[in-house]
Amino acid sequence: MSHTPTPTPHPAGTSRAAQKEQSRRALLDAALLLLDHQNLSSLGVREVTRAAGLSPAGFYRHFRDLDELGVTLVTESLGSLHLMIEKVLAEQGEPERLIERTVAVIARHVREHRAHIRFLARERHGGVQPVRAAIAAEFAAFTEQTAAALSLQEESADWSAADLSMLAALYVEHLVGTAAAFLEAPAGSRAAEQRIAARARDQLRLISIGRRHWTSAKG
Amino acid sequence: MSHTPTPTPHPAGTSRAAQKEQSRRALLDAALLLLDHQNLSSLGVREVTRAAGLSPAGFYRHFRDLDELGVTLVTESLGSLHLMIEKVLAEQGEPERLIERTVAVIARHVREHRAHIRFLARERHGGVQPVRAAIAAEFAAFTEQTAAALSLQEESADWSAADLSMLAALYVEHLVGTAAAFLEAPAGSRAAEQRIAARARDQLRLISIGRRHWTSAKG
DNA sequence: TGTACATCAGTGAACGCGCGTTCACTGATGTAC
DNA sequence: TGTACATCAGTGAACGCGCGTTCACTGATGTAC
Repeated sequence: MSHTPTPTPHPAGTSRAAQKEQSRRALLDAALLLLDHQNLSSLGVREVTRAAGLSPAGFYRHFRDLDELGVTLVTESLGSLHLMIEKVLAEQGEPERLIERTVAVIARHVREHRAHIRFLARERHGGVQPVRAAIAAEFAAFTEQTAAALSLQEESADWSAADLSMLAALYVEHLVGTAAAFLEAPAGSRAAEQRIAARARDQLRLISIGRRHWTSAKG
Repeated sequence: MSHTPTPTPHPAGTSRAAQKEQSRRALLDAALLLLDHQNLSSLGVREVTRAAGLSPAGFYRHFRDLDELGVTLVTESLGSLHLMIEKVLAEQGEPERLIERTVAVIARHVREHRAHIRFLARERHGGVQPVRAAIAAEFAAFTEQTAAALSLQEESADWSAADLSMLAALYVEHLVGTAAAFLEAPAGSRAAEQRIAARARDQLRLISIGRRHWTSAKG
């Protein structure tokens, strides 16, 4: 509203590098916010700078173009998801307790990193091919990581590598589907969240039962 | 390339209604083709009419705006998917044969209706809220339809409605995930297709085993 | 500590461009007699 | 069958608009002495 003839865009006292980083984050955060309601390919430079409080030209001090900003968001989102998966895989205890913790971790992650998860859900199948490929590659890595974790459990003693990978893929896909379901739940509806969580737990229980009987049923 | 001073846009002999329908289909087909590489919200009126061989203004003889065309595509795509699910549910026979047929039907459907499936995969999480809601509602209906089909099988004799619904949701989600995997397979690579199919069958087998032991493990 | 110069994040104006949409029109198709 | 009129799918030109990107600039921050 007020026009400042002498531009003082950043609080004095901070270093130039810190000021630049602050603007960069403002751009990334503004983009993530906008991407709650639209997809990367319909995002505009002017739109992002407007939301971040920069002039359009300022954008180019930080990114070559929107694709470069997109790559950064993909990397950050996958990184945050990776932390979540590591948290899930680190859980210890009896199966039932493990299932409860897994679903709780997913629910919490979606609540706390909603923008990242929404972005990944959107771009996983909705994005341009390079973005889709980057996400698919990371999901494949998650699957192999999960398979490695499963192979350490005694229930998997006589499982082949292929079967472990198959099971890990089922788990990862279920995790992703559950996260997406939490995402679509009416914002803040604990009732809806609990319905989704209960169903996800039952599905994990059923898969666990299948797992327990897999080798005997197969052999 | 050649400029026709006297416009004869349609082959003579067809009725006016048929000519109009032909243009409408050209618009829808052109849009679906373009949507293989981009999403609905970044599609343009001029882009679609250009690809369909109409003038930009011609678009408005058929649709109020692109959203209206989008609704039509959602309806058509879901309709085609519905036919596939009915084909899957209509399969009869022993479990192993059923699993094979299910995966084969999915693979075939993706091959023959790639544009529809790609569109749904894109818009399911990538679209604007009304489109997402429409797809989610239809998927919920598929789940209930699947639950109803499952309830008729003798294996489900002592299953509660909630458990049937939970299992049906797992099946539908797996079906959707499998279709998406086929979609991302390198175009025409039979080897990749067969790897995906083999994994999907194993996952269905594991779920089947879990299903068989569900009530006894639970009770 | 003070001074002179270098750096560079951010600016405002300008550009050319393709967009969605409207409009009055044209001429083939359809209909009434 | 022939004729006069109505319908309406499709057109080409025009509009105003917001876009991405460039440019020479400004002035606070950083550095050398």
